[in-house]
Amino acid sequence: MVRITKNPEERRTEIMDTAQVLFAQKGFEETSVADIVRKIGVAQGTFYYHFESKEQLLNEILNRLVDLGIYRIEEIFNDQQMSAADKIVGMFRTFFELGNNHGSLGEYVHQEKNNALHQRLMDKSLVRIGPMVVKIVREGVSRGEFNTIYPEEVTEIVLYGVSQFIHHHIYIEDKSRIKQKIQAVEDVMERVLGARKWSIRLLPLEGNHYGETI
Amino acid sequence: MVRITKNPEERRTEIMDTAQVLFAQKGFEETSVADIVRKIGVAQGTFYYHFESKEQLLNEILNRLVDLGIYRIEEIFNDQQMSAADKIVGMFRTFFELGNNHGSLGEYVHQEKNNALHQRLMDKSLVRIGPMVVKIVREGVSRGEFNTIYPEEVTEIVLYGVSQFIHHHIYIEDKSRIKQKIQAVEDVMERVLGARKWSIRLLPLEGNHYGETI
Amino acid sequence: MVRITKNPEERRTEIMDTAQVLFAQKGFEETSVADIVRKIGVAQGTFYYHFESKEQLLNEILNRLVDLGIYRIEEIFNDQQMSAADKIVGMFRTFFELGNNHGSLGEYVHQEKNNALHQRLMDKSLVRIGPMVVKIVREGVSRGEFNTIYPEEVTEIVLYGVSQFIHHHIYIEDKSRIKQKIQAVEDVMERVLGARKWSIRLLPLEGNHYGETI
Amino acid sequence: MVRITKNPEERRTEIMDTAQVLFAQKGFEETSVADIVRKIGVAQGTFYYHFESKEQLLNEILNRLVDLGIYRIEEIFNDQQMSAADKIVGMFRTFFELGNNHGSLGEYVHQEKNNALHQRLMDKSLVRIGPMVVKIVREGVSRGEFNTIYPEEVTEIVLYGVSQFIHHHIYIEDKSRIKQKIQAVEDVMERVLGARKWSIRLLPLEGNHYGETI
DNA sequence: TATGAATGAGTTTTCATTCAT
DNA sequence: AATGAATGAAAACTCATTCAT
Repeated sequence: MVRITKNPEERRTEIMDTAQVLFAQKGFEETSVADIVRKIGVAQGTFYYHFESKEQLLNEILNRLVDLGIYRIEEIFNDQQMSAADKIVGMFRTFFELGNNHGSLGEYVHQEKNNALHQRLMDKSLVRIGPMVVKIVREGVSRGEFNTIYPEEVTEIVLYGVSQFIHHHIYIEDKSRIKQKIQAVEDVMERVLGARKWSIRLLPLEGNHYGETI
Repeated sequence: MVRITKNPEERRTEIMDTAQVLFAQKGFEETSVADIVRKIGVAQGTFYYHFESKEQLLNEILNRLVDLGIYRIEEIFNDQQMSAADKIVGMFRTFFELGNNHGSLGEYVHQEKNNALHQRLMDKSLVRIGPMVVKIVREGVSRGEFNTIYPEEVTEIVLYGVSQFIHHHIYIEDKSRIKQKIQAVEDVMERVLGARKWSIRLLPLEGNHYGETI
Repeated sequence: MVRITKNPEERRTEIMDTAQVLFAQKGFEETSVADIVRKIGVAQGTFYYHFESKEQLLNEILNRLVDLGIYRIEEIFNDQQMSAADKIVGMFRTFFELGNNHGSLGEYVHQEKNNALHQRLMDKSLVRIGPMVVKIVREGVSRGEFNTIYPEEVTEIVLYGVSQFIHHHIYIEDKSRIKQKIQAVEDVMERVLGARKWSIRLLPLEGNHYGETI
Repeated sequence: MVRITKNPEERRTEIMDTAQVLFAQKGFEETSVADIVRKIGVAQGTFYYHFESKEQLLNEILNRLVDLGIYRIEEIFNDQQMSAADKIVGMFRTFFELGNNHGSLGEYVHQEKNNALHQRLMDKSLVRIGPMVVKIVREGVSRGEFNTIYPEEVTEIVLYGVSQFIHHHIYIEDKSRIKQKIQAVEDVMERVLGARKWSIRLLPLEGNHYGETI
């Protein structure tokens, strides 16, 4: 085979991108290292030159995804103009999208196969994003925008609940019912945070800000 | 090897019990059929005499678990005396316990490995238990006990969110903080359902009604 | 299960009949002892009470089939009225039918799967039927009906060749071409045996004298 | 274990050669992939790196064998000098040898086990070689060398019959009787094709042109 | 005679990982 | 940096046969 040398960073990225797509399509266990390298057109050994193991590759992919989300959330977090409610909504949106954007992959995605990955991604996200959301909630409480004495717990419950909820419905449901679901999500958030009726809308959620993700 | 014959019912139960423990300890993928039969002391073939596949075994275990929960939930469901709030709380408790009781296994449980199983169990439960909870919510709404226009959505979100929340905290947390978490859960439920302050308590949640479960 | 006791002969026959059908449908290797007993509705152990092994069962089935053919061939053999040519034709017919009558099974038969069985049956048949055919050939030669100096060899070659030929064509071919094939077979036999043009016809070959056979 | 790397072509050939010998000795079903790799001294995985399955390996071996025969038959087929009778005899020889050369393996060969393989090989051969033989027969007929109105049928019957005949006798028979058998085969062919007495001889047939084959 | 649960050796196949080049 | 042949330890599953009842 022709031997194409790339700089490590580039090769690593190529492998991660390819693997991410395959993991999303077929699931992690069901994707073999051979699948990944075959699709790229490099040798099996090349993979192990760049990554310690398939497991570590997954971790890096997951972290990269979380970082991407974090980046956007930090922007929101640091925005001085936004109300707490605005921020919360923005963060939630980012969080959902992180776990639910399959973009053009949508059709192949095997719900079953991906539950585990979705789960892992959510867990990782929670650890890093959760605290930021909690901070906003606290901020909102102190500003009188929100009203809750369980900011951490509430954040976590809603983050999980909503994320799962969306994960389960976003592709199955006919579009007409999606609106109602999103309104329900808003309603839940408002009530749980003790916010006034929001003017901000979660809609539309269809945009894909991450490219093909898990 | 000495050949010990049991009636199928008994042997199947033995295999299911043993497997359930192993799945909880090491995870499903990580437990081989060989592990299961070795622990029982029967031949590999015995397993396949009683179960079609490892996958089917898992399904049966999961169904058994769900059935166990269903049974208790039906009791609540059919109770004429309880208020909607009482019923909801009772159902939630059962639902949590279903997914979170590891009893004496608690210490070995490999959180990571079990996420997938927990997930599957929750999904199965939702399908069967969810509709009952929704009915109660609707009943509560019509009685004026609750106030929500999204009974289905709210039920699902909270069921997932709370279940995950508990799954993640019940063993890690020091006991002193558990109380606060449960209160938070109650608070979330009240608000989301639009209920008045409940007098019913979720506490205590520690009891194990199912034996060693996933 | 209800325990139905039959006299051994009857039970053996039942097992052989059932197995014969299954072997014809799915092939020998592909039919498990479990398949056989399931179809009859007896226990696994019952099989081994009556037969030493699956292999031995096959042998008995094959022998039974050959015996059936032998019986008919002996009639021909001992017929004082028939010419050698008549006898040969009659014997060939019996031999073909032995290996090629699947009767109503025709449609399921997996050519591939059954080659091995057909082969074995032919071999067994040759050993027992071959010598009788050879005798007739010799008789024909001495009577001046036939003309060959290789009666044994010729018998064997033609028996094999024709049997295979028919095995390969009898179900695939459209009926219109079968006539030509049979005429070709006759032609081959006449020439090889050095017979005059026969007045006897192999046609029709479709009759099934054995029931469902291999 | 010491790791010896070979180029795929070489390794594949090594595996095919080894498997061919084992299949011939013990039969296909009775030879496990483990047997093959053990004999070569490579890992189980090496086998599956080079072949998709044991079944596919057999196919490749069979095809290789047929190709070998085809190659020689094409030479004959395209020879402008030879008479039709010469060609037929040459082709038959090749065809026999293809199916019957076990070379030095002769002694181990388990007749029983190999019937199925021989069968498969013959079938494959017939499909590819048969048509060439038929063409020659037709050519012979139009040249007035042969005389038959069933060129296809006759070819097939004789090809099968003779091949089986030889398969069954070549190793069992004492050499002294082989000559007679071959003369019988010639006689059958002459008669069936309606040829004049041939001057060409099938003898000698003992030469092994293929090495150890099935 | 019959039952049917149990046996256990054996099979093919997969795949993450290694390593000589 | 890259190659790709080789590794080898699993794994799930099959099935003819056995045997206590």
